Amino acid sequence: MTGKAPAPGTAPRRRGRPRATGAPPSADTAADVLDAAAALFCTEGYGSTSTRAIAERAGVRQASIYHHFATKADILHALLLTTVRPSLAVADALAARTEPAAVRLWVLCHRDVTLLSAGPHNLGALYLLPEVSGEAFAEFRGLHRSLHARYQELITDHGGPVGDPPALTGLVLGLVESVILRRRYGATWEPVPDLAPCVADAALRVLGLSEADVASARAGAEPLLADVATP
Amino acid sequence: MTGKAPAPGTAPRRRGRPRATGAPPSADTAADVLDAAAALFCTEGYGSTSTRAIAERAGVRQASIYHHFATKADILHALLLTTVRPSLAVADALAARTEPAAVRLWVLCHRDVTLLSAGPHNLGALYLLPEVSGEAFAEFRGLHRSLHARYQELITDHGGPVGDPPALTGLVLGLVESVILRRRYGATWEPVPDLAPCVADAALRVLGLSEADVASARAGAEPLLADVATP
DNA sequence: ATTATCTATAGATCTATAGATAATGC
DNA sequence: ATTATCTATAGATCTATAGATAATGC
Repeated sequence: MTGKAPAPGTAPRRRGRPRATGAPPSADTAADVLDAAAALFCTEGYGSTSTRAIAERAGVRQASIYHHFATKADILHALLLTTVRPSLAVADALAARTEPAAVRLWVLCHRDVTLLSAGPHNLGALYLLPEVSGEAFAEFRGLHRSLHARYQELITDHGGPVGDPPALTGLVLGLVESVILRRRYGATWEPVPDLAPCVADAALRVLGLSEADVASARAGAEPLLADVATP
Repeated sequence: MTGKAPAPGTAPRRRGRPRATGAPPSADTAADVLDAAAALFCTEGYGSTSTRAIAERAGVRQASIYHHFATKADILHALLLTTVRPSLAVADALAARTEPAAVRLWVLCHRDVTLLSAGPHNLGALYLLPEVSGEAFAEFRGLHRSLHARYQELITDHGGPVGDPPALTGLVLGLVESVILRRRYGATWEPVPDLAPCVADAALRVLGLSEADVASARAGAEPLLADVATP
């Protein structure tokens, strides 16, 4: 996904037959394909993106994709896994901590918003594709359910007075995932400088925390934030 | 979209050539096509749904679709318009009222959640399709921007102490739109009996209202709710 | 020998159009 | 005559495979 960078100037002689597309040879064609597919799946949709379009953007011929991926669905699945795994790693790290649940939830929201905002493509949008309901993506959906469960555990542990955890979990995830549509329609929606803390604050407000409690959780989260940085 | 219902038993002799599919003749084939397309676009995606699949579900031959719609994109556009127009009608009705902004925002959220939860198909999911960014759907996007602006006006008018309106508007819409994914993955997410008031409450909490203010806005919204019922 | 690409293509679509047909309306 | 459907198909795809080819590795 980081792609390219074959040390400019030097010819990075690689193993197989050279590319015919005029594109410079690449250190990692699979990464080029993933990068191209990410851009197209996010903006055009899965069913509306052809393997030919992916190949063209990646700088290879259409058939060359199949040396690296068995099917088109495998490409999307690989992308989906790269998005959910870092989130789940953060959630796991937080589950082992002893800070109050409100503090840990604040950190989880903050990091997920940061992950969704980062990178050259709006990868979170992949989760919104209807095709993800299909058979080929069951493993991803399982991991995403785990992430959902981690949110719900923190919300349950907090034990606030407002609403029941299943309902609140959906709302908190809605806040976090709002970042995806904000980014997609970035031209109309105004950019927010400190989006991640803003969303994390909002999540605690949805749980019914007072402004004082929100401020205190936020203060408590500051040191934790560095500890659960994604590797 | 309501579809079918040709008075069971009676043969509802209609104008043109009879259907060859064995399906019963319909009073409104365009509605049958929209209904079939809605189900498929929401669950399979736009690019992954063929006009043949739509026709099969609607009970007509593939080519017959084109007597009612010029292109496949026209079908999706018609569906998108039927989803955003009722929301915009509610927002317009609320803009003319004199109740406090918090009360009107509560009502707007409540009604939008109700609209998203109603009907046999998860039509809100159509808004999440990446293909909606395309040229063919510019009119819909304009209407949706208007709706977004209505939310932002109410949030600005409320003038709470927490955060700036553009950021908060995205978060409130995220809460409302969370209903779409809740409904899509309904098996995993537990159902919430009073989802609409729950989401409306949460929207006001995100704006920083105290529990007392939320309760008061909710009480003030009760009578308004009936007045802005969708026609 | 191994690897990664290529060319070429099979076979199955897919959207949209052309023109025939089977009903009702007048 | 008008309408709504049908059959048939053009022409453009699209995914995936088969097998050739051009590089490096040993």
